[in-house]
Amino acid sequence: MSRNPRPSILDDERITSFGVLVEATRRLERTFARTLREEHAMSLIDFEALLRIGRSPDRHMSMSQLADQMVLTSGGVTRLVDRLAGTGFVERLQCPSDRRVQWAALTEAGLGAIEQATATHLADLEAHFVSEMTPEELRTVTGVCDRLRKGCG
Amino acid sequence: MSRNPRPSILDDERITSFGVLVEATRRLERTFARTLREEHAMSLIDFEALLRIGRSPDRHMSMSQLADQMVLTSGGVTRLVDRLAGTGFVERLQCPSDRRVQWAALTEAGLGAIEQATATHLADLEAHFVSEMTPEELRTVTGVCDRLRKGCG
DNA sequence: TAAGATTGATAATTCAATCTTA
DNA sequence: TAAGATTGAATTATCAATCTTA
Repeated sequence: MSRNPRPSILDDERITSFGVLVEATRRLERTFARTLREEHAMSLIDFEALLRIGRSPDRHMSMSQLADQMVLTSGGVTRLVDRLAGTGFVERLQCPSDRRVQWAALTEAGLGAIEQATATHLADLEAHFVSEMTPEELRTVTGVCDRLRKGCG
Repeated sequence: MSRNPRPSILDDERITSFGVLVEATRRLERTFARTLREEHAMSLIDFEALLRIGRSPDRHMSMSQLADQMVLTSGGVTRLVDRLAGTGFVERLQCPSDRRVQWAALTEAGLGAIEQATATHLADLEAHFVSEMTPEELRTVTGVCDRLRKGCG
């Protein structure tokens, strides 16, 4: 057998690093999605949207803001909010100062649902995310990712 | 205005940390996808699949292995390989030792395509990923993500 | 003109069921 | 029985075009 296979551009370690980041994120999302679906009959995307709306001032935000935070297209968010409105967890409100803008606002039912689901999700985060690293590593990862999300446009 | 709004479970910093990780990954993927689509008429998922096959011994792997590495279902990979076979970049081969197993094998055309696209992708990785952190931070992020992907099932 | 939101057409994925081979 | 792969039905996203308001 060959001890020195031809080196290939495909084996660059920067590709490996990014690949590991992507794979870790996908596996965590798959794990968290399964938990939320089984215990709260809620998809991870719906959960994330409710959470982001619930963390906003006055528990509402514009469709555009939600699209930006979730890294979705405007069309994607229109349908996401359609679904959430269908469950009664979100309602659309007109922005009083700009009639082009629609707000996605959390309802009381939505707030209750997201608070319950979040308790479950925190247990998952502790078990599969936080417990895998030291506090120092968590600070580093969070800081780096904060820079990454701002550095790509 | 209130200086002490009621603390909410929604504001837990572990949720923020994971949210930043997810957002960074999605934004990078969106950026890299745009480049590959514009410069190589190739989707990021197709690129990733070709890359993973091309990095495997003998440039082939089973459908199951590919599904596991890409965090896709078996059905998802069946159709992904359908698409890649349609472009001529991949061909299906029977595994000689187990007739249940199909290999997805890179063709010569596929190898050429992925090597060209990878050169472009490396420039993107350097500009938006590697350059945003120190070598020490990159080691930490990669090491942590390597643990994360193994620690969630 | 541009920004925000929506819609129709299309693409890609999951889930559950099925088929083949071990 | 179980593992690997495929398929039909349903879901969810994108893209490009359109509509409304600034």
